[in-house]
Amino acid sequence: MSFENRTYTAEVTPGESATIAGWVHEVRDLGGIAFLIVRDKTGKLQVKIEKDEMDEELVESSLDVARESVVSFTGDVKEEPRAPTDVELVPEEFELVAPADTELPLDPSGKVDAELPTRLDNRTLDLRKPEVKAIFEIRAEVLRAAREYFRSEGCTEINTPKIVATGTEGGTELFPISYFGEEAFMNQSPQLFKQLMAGSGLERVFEIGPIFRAEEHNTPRHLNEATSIDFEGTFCDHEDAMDVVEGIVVAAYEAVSENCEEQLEALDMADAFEVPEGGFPRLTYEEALDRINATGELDERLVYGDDLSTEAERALGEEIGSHYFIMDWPSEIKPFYIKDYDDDAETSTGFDLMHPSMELVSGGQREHRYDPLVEGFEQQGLDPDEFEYYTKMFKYGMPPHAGWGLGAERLVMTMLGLGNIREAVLFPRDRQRLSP
RNA sequence: GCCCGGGUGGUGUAGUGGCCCAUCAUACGACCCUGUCACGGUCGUGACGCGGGUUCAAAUCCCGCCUCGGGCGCCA
Repeated sequence: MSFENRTYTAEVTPGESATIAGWVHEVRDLGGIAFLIVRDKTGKLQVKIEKDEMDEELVESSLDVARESVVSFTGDVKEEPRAPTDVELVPEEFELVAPADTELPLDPSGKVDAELPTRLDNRTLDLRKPEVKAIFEIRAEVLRAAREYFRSEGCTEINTPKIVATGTEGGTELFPISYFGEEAFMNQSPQLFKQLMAGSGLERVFEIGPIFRAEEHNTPRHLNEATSIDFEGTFCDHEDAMDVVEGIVVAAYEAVSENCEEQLEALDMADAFEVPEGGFPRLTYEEALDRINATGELDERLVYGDDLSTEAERALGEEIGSHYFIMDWPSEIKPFYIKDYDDDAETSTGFDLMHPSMELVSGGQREHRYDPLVEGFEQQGLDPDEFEYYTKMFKYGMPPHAGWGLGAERLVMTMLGLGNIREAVLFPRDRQRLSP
């Protein structure tokens, strides 16, 4: 068995001999003639089996394969207007490379739908459907575009620990683990580490990596293990950080629009796909409240100091209809490590980037002054000593800096209009699912 | 964490007390078919999550368990 000369189905040349290898998508046996559709990464190719004119053993063995078996055919590629792709392969050799059971746990040909849990239990088969494969090819393109944009912004990619001794800000639930008998946790955010690295000589850093949240939520937009796209930059204020995230989001959409035509086609959204224009509206928290109240969608008017409920976010998203920022939040509803305005201690530099349907990003300018930072820990009821590894670096020249974290799955989900965030992760971790 | 709704052949479904030894599609098996492209045709195999209860009678009603999905809170 050798696949050195294997040709992808999309790359066969009429008039030449070729060896193709892939999965049996379907067998259509019409009696004297049969068609076998072979699928690979690039597409599908029809193999013609003429029973009277071909080697009996080849006919028999090739028509005996079950769907989704892996096969290889060698033969002449012929131009044929009656074939689905205008070419077909007339085989001389056949090999059953890896057989498949006849009963499949889901149908990759898409004739019968499967529910999400069934699909997630059988992801390998699920990704044989072009529209599912397309999601992950697009996800890869989004991450590639993000990396490229960060580099064009002079950022260095870093990797920080996911096993940590303490949480980031205390609030969210962490997954406890045992670290050689010592209590440890899965990190909920690279927040503290990326700040430490911005304050090193690297200055502008980014990280794309997993974050872990032990919240027992059960919604189509939450995961217990997610991928966070994080940025932190020195001598930046929150508005500079907003510029960067806006650039990333637009760059990701542009890259998908330019390089994933086939995938968008598979998702049936080639025509509907729109690259958002930059210059996302930047609403202050108070403007946001006013606009939400003006919609009349909520039973109760929001007042200053209220956090935005899911319902409120949706009403505002519908009203605005595009990505938008909410900034100038009341300090009390933003984390303590986000800096307040120097001339207004009641207002935080924290911001959120919203897609009309949900929150995508949260960020802000960080508190870089040692004393207010340590006070912040104390006010949160956290022991500053536990975070000494972090706070002490603020004693050795920590420049002003700002940054944000962007949920990669939410970016992909909102970009493609997926109904469930689990669609944007190969092997999602949620309240009910730990395997596969 | 609080609340709501589901679990029927491999897959997706119909069925809300007797019409159900359970519908349809697809898959699977057998046979027929020389241009299919969701190929077609004939026949066939295959299922009520688990345990208890109510009833003359339970897929259907009740209780418990298991399991899945969703809404809110919180967040990326």
